[in-house]
Amino acid sequence: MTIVGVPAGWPATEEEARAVQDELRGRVVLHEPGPPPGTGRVTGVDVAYDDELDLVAAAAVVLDAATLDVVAEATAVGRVSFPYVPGLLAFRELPAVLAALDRLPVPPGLVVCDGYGLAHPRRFGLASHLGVLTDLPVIGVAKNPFTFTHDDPGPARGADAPLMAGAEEVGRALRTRDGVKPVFVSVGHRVGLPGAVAHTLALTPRFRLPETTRRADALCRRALREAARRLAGTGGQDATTRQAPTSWYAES
DNA sequence: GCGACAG
DNA sequence: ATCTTGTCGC
Repeated sequence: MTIVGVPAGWPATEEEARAVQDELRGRVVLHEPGPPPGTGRVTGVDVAYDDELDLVAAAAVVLDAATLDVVAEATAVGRVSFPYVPGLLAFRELPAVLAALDRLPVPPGLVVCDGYGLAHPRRFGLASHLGVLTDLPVIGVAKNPFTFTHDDPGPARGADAPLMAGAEEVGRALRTRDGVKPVFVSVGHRVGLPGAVAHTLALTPRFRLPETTRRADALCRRALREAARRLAGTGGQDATTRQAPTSWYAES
């Protein structure tokens, strides 16, 4: 088993991490229409943790956007690279996510993150950060409103309400199932807010959360279980480590 | 200053 | 995120 290392130059302190966000923020593309929903491929990414073993497992699951059938999937297991700090989630999740994306046998198309993009204290959440590093179209779909506020959307699937940071709209609270708690959609990179909402609805024909997120969540949990089991079985003695790649999708 | 806070 | 049994419903 390979355990992915932390990329060279990855921030080690909160101070450095915030500086990275301030520097990369300007590269986000906010207003492209993005790919039409229901066409091409859509990839979900998610991460699971075992703090005891200091393990993080990421999964990337590629779906056919029209049928939502699984086309390809990949996982990566690594060491935890950053503590959980609200506003700095990307530094904890991205190394493993990038390694999983790097292992996919096909281009991912649109990427759906479990978390926020523009809706972020410095307007540079996980989904935007992933987009800037890969230049892929990315959206964020979160399960909680974080620090943001919103009016209650109507009760029907498809109803939405602006997600507000003070007087600024940073996303939408979107009802994906009748009478069920909304999800929280925000722009990541190269897909505008209307497109992000449309993609989220296309990915939720049956459940509250996007199929992409559900598939990636199940897969990263399984990858974490298997990694933990293998480490226990070998006393952790045969684990190899390597440097994570540093130029993922630099050319696409 | 204190609490809250995506995952 | 994760800790955790049964239970109600399609």
